[in-house]
Amino acid sequence: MKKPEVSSHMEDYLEGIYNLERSYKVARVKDIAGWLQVKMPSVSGALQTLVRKKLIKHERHGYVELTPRGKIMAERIQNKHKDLTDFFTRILNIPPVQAARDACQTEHAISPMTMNQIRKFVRFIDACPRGGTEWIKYFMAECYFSLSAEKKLQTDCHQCIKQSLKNKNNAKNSPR
Amino acid sequence: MKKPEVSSHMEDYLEGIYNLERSYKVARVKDIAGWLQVKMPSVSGALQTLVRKKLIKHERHGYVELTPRGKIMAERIQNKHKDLTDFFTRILNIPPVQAARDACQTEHAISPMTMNQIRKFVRFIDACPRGGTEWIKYFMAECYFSLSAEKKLQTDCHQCIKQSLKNKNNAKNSPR
DNA sequence: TATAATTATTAGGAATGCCTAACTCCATAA
DNA sequence: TTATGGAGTTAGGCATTCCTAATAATTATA
Repeated sequence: MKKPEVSSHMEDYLEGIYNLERSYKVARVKDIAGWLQVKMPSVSGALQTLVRKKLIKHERHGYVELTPRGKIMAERIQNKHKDLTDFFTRILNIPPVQAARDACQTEHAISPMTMNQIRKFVRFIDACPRGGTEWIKYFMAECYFSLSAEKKLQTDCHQCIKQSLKNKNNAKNSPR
Repeated sequence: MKKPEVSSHMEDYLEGIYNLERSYKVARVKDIAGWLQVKMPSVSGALQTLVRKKLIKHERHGYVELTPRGKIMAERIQNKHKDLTDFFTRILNIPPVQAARDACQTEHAISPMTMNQIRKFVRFIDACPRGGTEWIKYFMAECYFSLSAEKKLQTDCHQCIKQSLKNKNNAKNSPR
């Protein structure tokens, strides 16, 4: 069990810096503090750690810049964040604000393997004619009825499956 | 954003104590240390915190016992663990050991709302004739082919959908 | 029962990561 | 050009959570 190269807190800093660089071209201590909801001295401290790990460049009173290694790491985290948010909102139907909060926490907890399976699974649902947005709508409807433990579905499955067959035929030769 | 009543570390201790109580009737410091892979003094310290929070009963050199409140909390965490493991292994096809590791981390990171949607989603997949184990098998097959970005499915969708229609008919009046 | 082995606790310390208060640096405005 | 206000840093502290070493209590064994 090898311990991770950076802590989840440092991952948050990297991710924040990455987002600020994208939004404002440069990342400043004050903005990082605002982004992560911490005070400036906490940022100063964290930046020292990240400089030591060669993940950012930062000279006194200057801007903060991700090194190539830092950027790769930040992108990886950011991608997790994005894909988890996508899964939570589109598939699980979680409200965006909550989905973002959950993604923010979960992105540090989930292994690359499981993250990749989630990505594949979302793509599979999108691509499979038995899945798709229309199928997810049934899920949402079932949620509304608060899926009982006995797993009795409220929806008319027969109708639903025939529909998905029809969709498949219509979709022939028309890539999404 | 209210801060949680107990930290993720304390949740781990509660969960460990809960599991040991179930396996061996009682939880001892040494076994808790073994379970959580920490040294005994760390356990002693943690127990003091949990006693202070009235989540366990523990007198010097005695056994550790969950209070009713502690037990409720431990059960909630344990349920998250179980349901996440179920999702990871059965739906995402993650090997059990890795699934357990991921569940262990994720259970502290995920909100009750999202956790519940995952539970409902798994039940929906199990119950929906367009989902089910057979559908998941297709997902596994697609994983084997390493689902491409263009979302082209390898499987014969037409055949697959017809099969799910047939399954639905067979399943009529025969609850699982 | 007395000694040995095991189990548990305390003491003390290190690493993280946050904070407030006080200081320094720097850009702008008078 | 100098005074001022905002941005950034440093110093010092607190909480969490882990550790090792030393001590104490309990249980098992001879």
